[in-house]
Amino acid sequence: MAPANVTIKDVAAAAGVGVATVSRVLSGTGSVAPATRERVLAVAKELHYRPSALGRSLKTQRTGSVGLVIPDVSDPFCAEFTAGVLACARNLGEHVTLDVSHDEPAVEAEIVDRMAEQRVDGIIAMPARGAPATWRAVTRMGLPVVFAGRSVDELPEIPVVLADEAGGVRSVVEYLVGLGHRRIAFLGGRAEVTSMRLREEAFRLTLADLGVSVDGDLVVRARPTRDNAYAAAASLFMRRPDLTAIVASSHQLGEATVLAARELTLRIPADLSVVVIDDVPWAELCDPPLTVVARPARDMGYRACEMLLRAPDRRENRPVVLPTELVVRSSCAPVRAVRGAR
Amino acid sequence: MAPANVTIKDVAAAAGVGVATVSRVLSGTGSVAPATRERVLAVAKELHYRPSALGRSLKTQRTGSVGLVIPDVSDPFCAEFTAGVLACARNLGEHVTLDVSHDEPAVEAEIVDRMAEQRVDGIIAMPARGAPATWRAVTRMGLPVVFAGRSVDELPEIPVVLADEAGGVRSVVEYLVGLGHRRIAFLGGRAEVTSMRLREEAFRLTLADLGVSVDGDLVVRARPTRDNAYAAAASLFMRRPDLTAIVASSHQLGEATVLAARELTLRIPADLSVVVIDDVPWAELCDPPLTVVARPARDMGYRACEMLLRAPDRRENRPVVLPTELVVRSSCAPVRAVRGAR
DNA sequence: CGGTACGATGGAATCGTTTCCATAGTGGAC
DNA sequence: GTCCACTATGGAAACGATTCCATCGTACCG
Repeated sequence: MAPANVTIKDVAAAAGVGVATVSRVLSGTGSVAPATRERVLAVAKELHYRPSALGRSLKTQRTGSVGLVIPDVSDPFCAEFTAGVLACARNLGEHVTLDVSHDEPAVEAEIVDRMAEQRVDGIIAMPARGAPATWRAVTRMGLPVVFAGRSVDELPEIPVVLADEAGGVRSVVEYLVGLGHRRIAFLGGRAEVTSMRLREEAFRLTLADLGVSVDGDLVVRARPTRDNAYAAAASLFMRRPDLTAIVASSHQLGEATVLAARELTLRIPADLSVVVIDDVPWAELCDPPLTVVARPARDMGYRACEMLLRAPDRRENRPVVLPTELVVRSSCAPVRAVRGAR
Repeated sequence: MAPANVTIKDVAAAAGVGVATVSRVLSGTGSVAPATRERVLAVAKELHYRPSALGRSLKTQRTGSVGLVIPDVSDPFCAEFTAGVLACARNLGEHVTLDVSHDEPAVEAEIVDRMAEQRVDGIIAMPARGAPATWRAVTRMGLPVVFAGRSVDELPEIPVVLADEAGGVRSVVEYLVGLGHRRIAFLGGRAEVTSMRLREEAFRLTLADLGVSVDGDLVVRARPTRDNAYAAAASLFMRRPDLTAIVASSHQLGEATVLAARELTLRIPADLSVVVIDDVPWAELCDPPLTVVARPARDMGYRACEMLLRAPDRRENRPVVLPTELVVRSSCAPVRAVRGAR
């Protein structure tokens, strides 16, 4: 009734054949007499035989599983990215082992070590800063790795899938300037995070390109905690009531921006145009719906997985950059003459 | 420099000891002379030895991994639930293999079969309806399973972690009735989904208990697609302009409710009090912030994982029900005399 | 009719661990 | 001085698959 573990030997014995024959039948390789094949299949079903992936993997040296390391499942971008990885993995017949690093290098190292012991076929990661040693160790043992969303400067040899952060910011700034805005604030994240730095740089650069002088006072940075971001946004609004638009550099900072504006009864977009980088579901639900720069989270996951599993030999040496999209909704308006005037 | 795979034999040879000794040193069992231990450790580090979990698992018959099957990673509830599972798994030294079923029984069956082959130590699932056969097959082979968020009537023997749906709805209804509402609508989901049915039943029951007659016309059902939900909400508002409050039975339905109300320029909470079942980040960001019933997603995940791994022998036969919480924010107001009057 | 080629099959080695069991050495108790 | 108990150690047998290689018919060709 409840046979603990039925192995290939049991099947072979019950069918009166050798284990090699059973293996051939089940894996479809080699040639087997039709009658034998039927019998083996019948017996296997009868006994509820499930081949053990452990035995197989030990022999074949492939586990059919990929490791995925992200900072946080609850983050909508990470979740969507994960969905993409899962979709691709399924198509390619792999399964996914997931773990979260909370962006702590020590935790990340532990996870990656474990995955290496687990002999995953490869690892996809949004790497935390500051732990190149672990990654070096793991690639040295021949384990394929693909980074996504962030690159690590110390590890240029690891293939990476990125979003076109700079392009996204550029289109935002062009859009806002086109609406007549000149005093545009930028609420950024910590400069140590590559993508944050990229966004800020693109902001300054584009403004300069458009001949709008960059007011350093309008570029502020905040840690992505709720309180810190809120405080940064609120103090910016108090200090510079003359600003007409703001670019929030992450969805957390976007939340803070909207909340702070609401608290100070700044009307969006009448008093203040707002753009958030990263699309999240609530951006559309917000009143008014928020104009955002959307990164193709799902595609990035799919693509990263594909890069990992297909042709791990001929790696892309240059980052694969996927386009971002400026999703125009209703949080930006042309600057009003009275405010926009010098 | 780049040794493909260094095994325990290589370490043993290099250290001039037997493989058994190396195993003892690395696993910390048995007794080993301190000098030998040092030497083995040194050699192992030198060679970058990583024990293969495959070999170990094959021998010990434990993989140290748990399978997690959810309908959709992008859903905030599922994501938070997953975070709880990951947290518990890490504490207990396990890792997690994740896959998504999209609530399709066929996909679910495929995933579960695969996990069984993979010899996971146990499976946590938010089961799709209508595939008890797979679960039966898998439990029969001795694989522990814990359900979460939903129970399957046909499988009462499988332990399950639930949220107190009924209690949550009850407190909502009491709250609304306490504010003077009498014409309260209920926007529910498909009746085949257990939790949806539970919520609707609790709604009717509580109303009856409080002596408020249930207006069948105010209880509507929608599929959780965006359009369908929106249409249901909008047509309800058009048909019954006299209703003063609405309970949306899922976060998707909540979105639709808010959107439809906004479209029809119903002011929340002045014209309409709204409660949503399930807390999602944007509920707090909404204007006004939404009063919701929060399920303890993270705790549910943690608890499910704990149940799975701790004492799989003495199972809870009755569902573990975790409390829900009525989070009062600003989307409900006392009914105004002019509208509340009969 | 002999040789050959091929289809069908089973035995056995292998993958990398853990762990049981046997053995050798050693110090102490009698 | 014997013997015992105990520590330290290595050999070898699993665990459950895959796969190479050898074997055995048999049909076909010359």
